[in-house]
Amino acid sequence: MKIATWNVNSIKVRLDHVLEWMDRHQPSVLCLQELKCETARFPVEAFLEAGYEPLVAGQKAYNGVALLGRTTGKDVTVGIPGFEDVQQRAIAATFEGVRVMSLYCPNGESLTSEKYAYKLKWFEALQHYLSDTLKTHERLVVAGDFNVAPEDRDIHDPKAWQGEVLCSDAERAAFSALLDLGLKDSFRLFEQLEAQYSWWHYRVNAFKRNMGLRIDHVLTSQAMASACVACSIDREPRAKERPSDHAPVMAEFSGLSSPSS
DNA sequence: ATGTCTCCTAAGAGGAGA
Repeated sequence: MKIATWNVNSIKVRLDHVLEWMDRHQPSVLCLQELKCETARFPVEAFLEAGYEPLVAGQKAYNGVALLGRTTGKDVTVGIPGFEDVQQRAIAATFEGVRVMSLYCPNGESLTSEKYAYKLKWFEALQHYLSDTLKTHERLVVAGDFNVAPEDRDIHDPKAWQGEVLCSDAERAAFSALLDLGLKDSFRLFEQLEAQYSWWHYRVNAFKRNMGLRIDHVLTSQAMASACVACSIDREPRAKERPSDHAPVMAEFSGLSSPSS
């Protein structure tokens, strides 16, 4: 079973990239973020033709998340239960006995912004949600754009970024609190090359100079971490013409017994 | 390096968000 995440920065603009990537890599589930597309306008047919069933929580212009499954996702949950939010940032469903979540965590803008306060509140609500989810789902995969670079090695220039949004102490503590629930950062389960990032600014030739941050993650419950055999970031789509500013991240799982009932 | 990309409103650029 392969579970991937990709912030596509507009599904309309990136549809061809996404279809091509899915054809090549055959994920069991692809979690998408930043659809920038109303649910009713999501290109459902194109994915059905490609053999994937879309579950979509979209809105006009901003945000928006989706799950694209080879199989039908069950028990769909949109948003964070109990957390009122007009911004579409979370969707979850169960595929082949595995609970999969696609998250677009708030960016925060800057440490003094109201959006930053919202980001921290959102993470607090997420922590409670994941805590509850783990009680009922031993097999959980939480994938998405977390907008947090967890450690200095996840930043091309840690000194330049120190204390900035995406890597401030409070944001890292919020991310760390998710790991404290028992979730694992699947990328770090394996030996990786240095300077591996999932996002590069569109400006200043950031991708070519590998001036990036690792802010897109696949978190796994203990049971899924035990079955995880690989996790990698695919830089290839970021090198294409008219790319998303993010690269897809994919984790592979093996040896999972078939789900009970 | 107020740089780039995508969206919106609204009828031509400019602002929001990242």
